Amino acid sequence: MATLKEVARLAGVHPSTISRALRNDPNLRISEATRRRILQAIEATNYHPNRVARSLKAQRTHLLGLMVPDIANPFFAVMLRGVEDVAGAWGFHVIVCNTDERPEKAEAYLHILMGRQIDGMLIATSHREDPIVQRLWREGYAIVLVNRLCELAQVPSVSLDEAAGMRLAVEHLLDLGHRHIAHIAGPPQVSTAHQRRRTFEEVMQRHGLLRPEWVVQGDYNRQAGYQAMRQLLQLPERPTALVAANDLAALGAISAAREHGLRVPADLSVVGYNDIPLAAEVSPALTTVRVPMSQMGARAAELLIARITGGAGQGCVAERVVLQPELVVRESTAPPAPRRRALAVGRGRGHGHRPAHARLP
Amino acid sequence: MATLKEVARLAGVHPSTISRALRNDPNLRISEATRRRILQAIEATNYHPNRVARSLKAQRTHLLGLMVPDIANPFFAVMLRGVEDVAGAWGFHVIVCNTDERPEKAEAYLHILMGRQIDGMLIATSHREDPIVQRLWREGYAIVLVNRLCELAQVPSVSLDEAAGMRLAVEHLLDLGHRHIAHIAGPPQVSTAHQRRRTFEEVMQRHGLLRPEWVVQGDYNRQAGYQAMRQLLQLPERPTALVAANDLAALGAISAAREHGLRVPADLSVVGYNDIPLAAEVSPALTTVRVPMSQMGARAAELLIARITGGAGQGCVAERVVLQPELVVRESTAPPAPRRRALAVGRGRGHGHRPAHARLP
DNA sequence: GTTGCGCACACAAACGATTGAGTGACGGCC
DNA sequence: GGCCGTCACTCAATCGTTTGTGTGCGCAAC
Repeated sequence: MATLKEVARLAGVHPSTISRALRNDPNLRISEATRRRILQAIEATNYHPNRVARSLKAQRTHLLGLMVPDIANPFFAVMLRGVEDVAGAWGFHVIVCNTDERPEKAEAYLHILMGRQIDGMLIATSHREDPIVQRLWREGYAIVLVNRLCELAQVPSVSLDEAAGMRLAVEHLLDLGHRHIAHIAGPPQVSTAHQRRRTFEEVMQRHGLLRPEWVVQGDYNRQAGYQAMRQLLQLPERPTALVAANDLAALGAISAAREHGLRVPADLSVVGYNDIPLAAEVSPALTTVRVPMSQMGARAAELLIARITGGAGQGCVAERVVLQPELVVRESTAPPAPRRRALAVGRGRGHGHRPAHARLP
Repeated sequence: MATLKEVARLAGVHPSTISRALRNDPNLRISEATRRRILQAIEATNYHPNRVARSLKAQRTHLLGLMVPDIANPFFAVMLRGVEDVAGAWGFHVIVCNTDERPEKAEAYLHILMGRQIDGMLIATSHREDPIVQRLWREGYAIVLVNRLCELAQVPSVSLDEAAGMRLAVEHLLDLGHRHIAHIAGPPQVSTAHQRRRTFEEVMQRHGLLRPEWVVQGDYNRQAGYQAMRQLLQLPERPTALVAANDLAALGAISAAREHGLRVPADLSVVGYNDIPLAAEVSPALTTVRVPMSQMGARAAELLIARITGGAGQGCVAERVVLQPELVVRESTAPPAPRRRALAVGRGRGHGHRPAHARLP
């Protein structure tokens, strides 16, 4: 690929002149004649500025990092798409890091990316008390948290109004007439799961309906939902409705309920969270709280880029954007069965019509 | 961040000494004493080599491009994960480009990435006659095609044995007893779709079962599958089984069939292609040809990195890896209904039990 | 006729690391 | 004792751009 020097020789000018011509340097006027010669030479050599050299000089790589648990998870893939679109429009590019929820992987990636002189970092892996996030923020790196918040530092972030989301879910079930509602909670060290659980407990408490044994610890995956549901089903009295930590946990819970002979939504209403693409396709289609993943990524990228390119003006305030969720009502929720005081249903009443769902994930 | 010069001053040696110490330069032996001083100074300043500067000097950025239609599509997200894992292990990083199947976006990205001096490119967007791929290859860029092949040039690639995949699908249906099999084809300009269609026609021809009107043009998305199925249902005689271009098209086809009052698999068996995560979760769970997406990405990354780092030894041969597919039998296929010569089923016989599926995607 | 001042460019020093080519000092050998 | 060779480094050029500081030239003013 041609360099500035060669183009300069061809155009009969000094390299610096071309550089200034290209970026329209205000304190240097260039005659029409040389400008034309320069453009011709650039055309002839198919010159494109070497961004590595430019980065070295300008101390700006236009490279962003995006830290996610696993990019194969559609939730984060859609987020990446949002990030990519905004970044690309601003001349930035994104390097993805999969941490698999392991702090040591995050730490390792961090050093590598710092060595690469990235301009900023989007973090979607934060824990509520994440020492890495805290350290980065204290050391003055440009970071923006996405979706998951960190309680140790007032870091700029784009997140969801989780309280509103959980209220939508619970109130939907209350409106349907449910009074016996359970919650399968997500990982407690993650802010989203924590807030969802706390809000669930608050709202239920306020209505005098909270039953501590109906809030069980789960995780953000299918298997955990399955296990948690089995736990719920062993209780003497069982709920008529359930809010799961996320859609995958909801699917696992539905599997367990079906194995136990329960029909969804006739015997058990289930509300998911996130509205992943799968949610609309399973049977019954999941009623769920929609999280605008793509928009979240896009807004976060905007925030980060503004922080990087923007002057010192707003550099000190940690902007925190909160997006609003939306309830998507589908088929997995219905009014409770007329027989109040639902008793534990006997086992072996059949497997429902979809044996495949009985498989463990 | 500390630079080599500062570390050198602290350690009392010349910067170049540190550089050589770090990369164990063979033609320079370093005394234990200075080595210790150097390591201490590095520790003290928390020095990490600036990869931008190194890239400029070494003419190697350790950056790879990955061109996909849309990273939000789980197929490509999983592929990216495979790429990322291998790349990371070799000290490479990946920049993702979403082309949305638009050549002008691909072209634009290309120039940007060339300016960034990326070391190589993974291309998952190739068309059968892709001028961009041809040009890149002719100009000597390090590229590897993933999944989709280009017929204009003998480019290194990692792809699937599509013929084997389609044979698995058709023979599975034949084994079940089907003789009336249709195919919804994918975009003809894409090699995978083209090969699937050609193999379908060959195999059916060989068995004397090919009916040209039962091979309809579709696309790799749900809506196209829906439309194509409606087309099939308007024919005087309808097939008892169907192989779709991919899983999404299969889902669309199932929707259309259901609207028409057909049950899957009782009245119509459907085989998908790809085995996306959704395939196992829908109802009925899709019988489908599994494409090892993650492995595909991983192998492609290995090939590309070998080509970049490897010497000129194997630089000239275009290695072409072909992976084998696997048939995953689930619930969407069954023997044909006993009544031979199936006639068009009357409309309005009900919508099946899942109205949601009737929605267009 | 010298000074002053724009104009339109050239020069050269960075940015931070790598690397081929030195360069003193020391030791061994004849 | 002079010479060569090794050891353990240092020097300086280089990668391709950017940018602050010249610099010659023409023109106008006094």
